[in-house]
Amino acid sequence: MRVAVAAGAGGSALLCELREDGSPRDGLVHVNDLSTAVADYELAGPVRWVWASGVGLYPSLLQAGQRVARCHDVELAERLLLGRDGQVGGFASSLPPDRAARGTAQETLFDPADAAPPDLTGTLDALIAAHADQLRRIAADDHPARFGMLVAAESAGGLVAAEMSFAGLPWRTDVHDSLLAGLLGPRPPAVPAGGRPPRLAELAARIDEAFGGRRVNPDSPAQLIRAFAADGVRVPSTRFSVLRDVDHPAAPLLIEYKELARMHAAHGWAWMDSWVSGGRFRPEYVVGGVVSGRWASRGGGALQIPKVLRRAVVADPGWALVVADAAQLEPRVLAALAGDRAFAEAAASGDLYLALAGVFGGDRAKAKIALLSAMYGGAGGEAGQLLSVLRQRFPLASRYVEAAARAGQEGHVVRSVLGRTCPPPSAAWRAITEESGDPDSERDPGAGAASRARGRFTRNFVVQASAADWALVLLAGLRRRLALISLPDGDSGARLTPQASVPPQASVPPVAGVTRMAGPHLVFFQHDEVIVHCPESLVEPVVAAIGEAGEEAGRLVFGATPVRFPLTTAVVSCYGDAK
DNA sequence: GGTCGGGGCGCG
DNA sequence: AAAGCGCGCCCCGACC
Repeated sequence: MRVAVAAGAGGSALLCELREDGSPRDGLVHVNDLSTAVADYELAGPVRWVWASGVGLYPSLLQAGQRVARCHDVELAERLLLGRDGQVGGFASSLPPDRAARGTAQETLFDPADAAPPDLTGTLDALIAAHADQLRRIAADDHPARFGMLVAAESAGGLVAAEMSFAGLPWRTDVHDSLLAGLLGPRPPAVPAGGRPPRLAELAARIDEAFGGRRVNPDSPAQLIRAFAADGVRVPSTRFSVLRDVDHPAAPLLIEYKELARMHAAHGWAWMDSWVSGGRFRPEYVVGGVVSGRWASRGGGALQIPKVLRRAVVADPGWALVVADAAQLEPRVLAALAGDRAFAEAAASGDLYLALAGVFGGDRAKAKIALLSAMYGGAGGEAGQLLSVLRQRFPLASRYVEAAARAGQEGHVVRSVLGRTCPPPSAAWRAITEESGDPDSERDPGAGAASRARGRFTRNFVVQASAADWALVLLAGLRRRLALISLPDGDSGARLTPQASVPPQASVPPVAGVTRMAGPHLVFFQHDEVIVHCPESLVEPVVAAIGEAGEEAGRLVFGATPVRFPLTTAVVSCYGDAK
């Protein structure tokens, strides 16, 4: 059953049960406490909540201790549908936003006395109409089952994202601090604006010396290029790959400085102060934030955490981290997409590149370069030669990516396996690449480059976006399975319990208002990798759930294929020990 | 005073 | 060894 919900003020809401086609079954029901109503429905039987936006509504439910099993997220679905139908831009919502949640600050700023009563009935009616319309548009797709699965998976992704933000990634600030101190020297008592920690200040001074006493800001590429030039060294840029080959005493110092400065600026003590609280790193995930369907994040750079900082991700006492990684996901996705039999059979093995090494004179590294070049559009170095080998031995796989590239170059859109569509070319791109009707006017000199760049984009899109489809279905299936794993006390499900009911924890002092999950739950997702935080006693069923979810995702997304999508799982107490 | 593009680099 | 794809965030410096 589907139930449409529009949240009102103070935890109240308006609900309406829907028929399968999305039309309202009976009248609207007003409830004073949405979380109680949700709990009743969830216990009564399978229900899919239909809401305007999970980002707006779900966090307040989680805060109230209530999770849901399934939803249809109208905002996320609309973006998929608009993309499919070639609309540019995001969801120009005709729906009034839900009153609840969208930041508590907003609500407290509101004075109920002088605010007009929200037209909740109108909001719910509009939501119901929008949802029914989406069901019709999904049914009208060339592949309605697949596109429907994409909408369901995207919606489930919205639930996972909110739950992961709520639960947070276990983060030991003491470990983080000692890592930083080891690299940068002890934390300065109060960092003045522009001030540097000891190790960085020392390096900056030595860089000045290396330039003969000239004062140079090592954070300024322009100043550095001028300083090198003054010493007779011409460098095109100051990136690592250039500095590595520069013969000047400042070069090695700069390489060291840049590495440490980045750690300090992007993931240093200020980052810790802003993003870690109560022993948890709580980023905001943006579902579908990348055109390919990958997630993006807002704040804290959650998807770019440096590998060295994984030491700070430590399970709570008595708990474990189960880290699972889809091995060589993208080439496997290409194998399944293209239906290239020889290629797919190679992808049935554990190490895809090794299985293909024989084709490239027994060299695994060459097999890897060939495949990455095929998926990314690279042609430099020996890639060209390896690609022609690939083309001979696996013509279907080669043709698949080349057809995608051609479509992009010609200005068409391409779709992932479940039907996520890439953006159409911009007006600027069309203007550059368009053949002019006037025979006297020259074609834009950048036309070829722009066309090829878009070809590389669409070539990569079909693979990256289909991999994202698979990962999203995996995530949804894993979330569902984790909720069914029984807790030792007989409870089931990833429940939310107040901090007070959890035994005191040495590493994570109780914090007022902080809640902890009681069962296995997802705490991290990064494109092809997930982390589950679970009680040590439940490691076994969690590992099994991950395997089953991976199996199921391959079957649901790609149907019958010999291609396997193996997940390597590591059970660790510290993320730094995985892999 | 703020905004914005580029350089650079972290992740997949 | 490097490059081909997708992002977010930092700093700088030009600009309004």
